[in-house]
Amino acid sequence: MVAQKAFYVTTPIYYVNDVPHIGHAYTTVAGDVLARWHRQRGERVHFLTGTDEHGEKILTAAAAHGMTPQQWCDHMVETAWLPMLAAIDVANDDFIRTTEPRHTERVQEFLQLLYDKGEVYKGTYTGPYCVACEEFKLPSELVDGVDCPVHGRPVNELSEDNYFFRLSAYTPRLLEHYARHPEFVQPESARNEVVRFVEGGLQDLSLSRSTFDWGVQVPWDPSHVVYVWIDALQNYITAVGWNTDPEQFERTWPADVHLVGKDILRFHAVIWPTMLMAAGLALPRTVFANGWLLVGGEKMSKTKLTGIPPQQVVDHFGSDAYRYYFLRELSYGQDGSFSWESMAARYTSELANDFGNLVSRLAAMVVRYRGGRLPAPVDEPRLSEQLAATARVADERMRALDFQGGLDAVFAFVKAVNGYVTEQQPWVLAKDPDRARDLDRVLYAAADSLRALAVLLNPVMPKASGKLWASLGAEEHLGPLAGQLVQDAGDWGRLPAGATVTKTEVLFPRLEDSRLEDSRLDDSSP
RNA sequence: GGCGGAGUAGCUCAGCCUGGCAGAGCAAGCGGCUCAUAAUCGCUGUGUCGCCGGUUCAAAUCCGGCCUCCGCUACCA
Repeated sequence: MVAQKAFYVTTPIYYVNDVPHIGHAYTTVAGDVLARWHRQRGERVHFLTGTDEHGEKILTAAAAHGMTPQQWCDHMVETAWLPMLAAIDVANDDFIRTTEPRHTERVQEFLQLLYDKGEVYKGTYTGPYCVACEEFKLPSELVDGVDCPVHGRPVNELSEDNYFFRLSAYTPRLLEHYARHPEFVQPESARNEVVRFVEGGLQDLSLSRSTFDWGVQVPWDPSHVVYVWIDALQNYITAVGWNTDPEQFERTWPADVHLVGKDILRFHAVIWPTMLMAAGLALPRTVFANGWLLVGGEKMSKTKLTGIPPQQVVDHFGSDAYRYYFLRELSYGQDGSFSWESMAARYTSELANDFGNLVSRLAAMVVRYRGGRLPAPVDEPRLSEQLAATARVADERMRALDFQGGLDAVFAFVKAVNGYVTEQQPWVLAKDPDRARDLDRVLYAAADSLRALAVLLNPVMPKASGKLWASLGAEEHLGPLAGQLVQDAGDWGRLPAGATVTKTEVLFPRLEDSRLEDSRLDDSSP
């Protein structure tokens, strides 16, 4: 029997010349939530993230800190990137570093394969070169199209021998693929940009460098190293056993979703698929580009002190709120704004007042009125019907990477449960012994609604959802929260009679403004 | 310059494809309630839908032009 194909989701591998900001963490959270959601659908899932560690900029950054490139990469991974994953509570299945032998060896094999197939030829790259910098410049970064941006003097045209990949030959096949698989590049705006670009025609791609040596050696010519992007893109297959573990590769590749920022869309939607075509491998199903994270209306920038470290936000609001906020506030695929004010507003209104407080009031009433023992299941169509619809919509939206739409639906249900409790007035029912059955019904309906909310919110807010699961005494009867299927979440009445409900710590304590101010002050410190 | 995205309530945005009384949340105001984290529930106001013109019985929506902001325009990642 063939093992079930895994749902394979990737983030970009992050370049370690610098520390993470909230934009990196945003993409990573999206991948983690998508992975957790599919795990809770009972699917086998493989969630990959990692770091990109080659290229000239790493050399420069390492030298500036008096380290070898490898020391620098190790240092950045240990002190910045792995801690970022921990801070935002990411449960990745693997973490690949492009300096690992499992990657570099496969990259050489991949290149040799392309070379043997005749997809690579030796040519000459001619471009603007600054003698003072001792490096090639990009035409787009030249001042007035002629001057080096660093030295302010004219650059020279210089040529070097490079190996080229026959990218241009794939133009028709790429266009055909876009046409036949409209889901290949998402959202639609990103797809349009890519299609337009390719329709304009492609040039062959220079895939080696000989002016520096921090990279994977070209197997047939040790004087060249592989262009860092060619190396980096392959992480998606080298990490899952390509050319070394056929069984793992078979059950994982192709990727279901490559999450990328729109700045690196072209590499993933144009270069990567042609490399795979050339090698005779299957293409990923979807490359999904998210937008810019704007701070103060501008793209984040370190020089403008808008490159906010995720840790700083997590320190104030916690990892659950971090994960919730970015997915709920932003429309995935579009540009969106981050501000402390809007995050504080959503935290207070939606997490503390609506959701957290609902948990508190229900637990308090079951404890006070029923000694913490949950009454017997009874249908309450007013909630059960909306719950079923909510679970259905949430599943559909989350799987389509419409995290905002999914959370919208779930929190509309939170509001409905709050309204139900308020209107049913269980505190009034509790004073009248003749209405004990009505009170039981209301308490049960609210509790089972919370049971479903714990399941549906677990992929997004695992810590709070775990506390809620414990508060409901659900694990004893239903098993661990992570094992609850989202497809079953909308089924009414799963929480059994007699479950032990206890008051727990407040899920989302109200935060004082003064703490917010402190946090903002930190933002401007070095 | 070329290509693409955006401009709607104080704020964040949906609606536009497929024309039919301008919407949601937040914030603000009023009322209710007391289980709960000063919380929850209900009610209430707000608009040159960027500008000009066209088509139409009817335009936020379709067409033409213009203004503003943003992104891409490839081998830095």
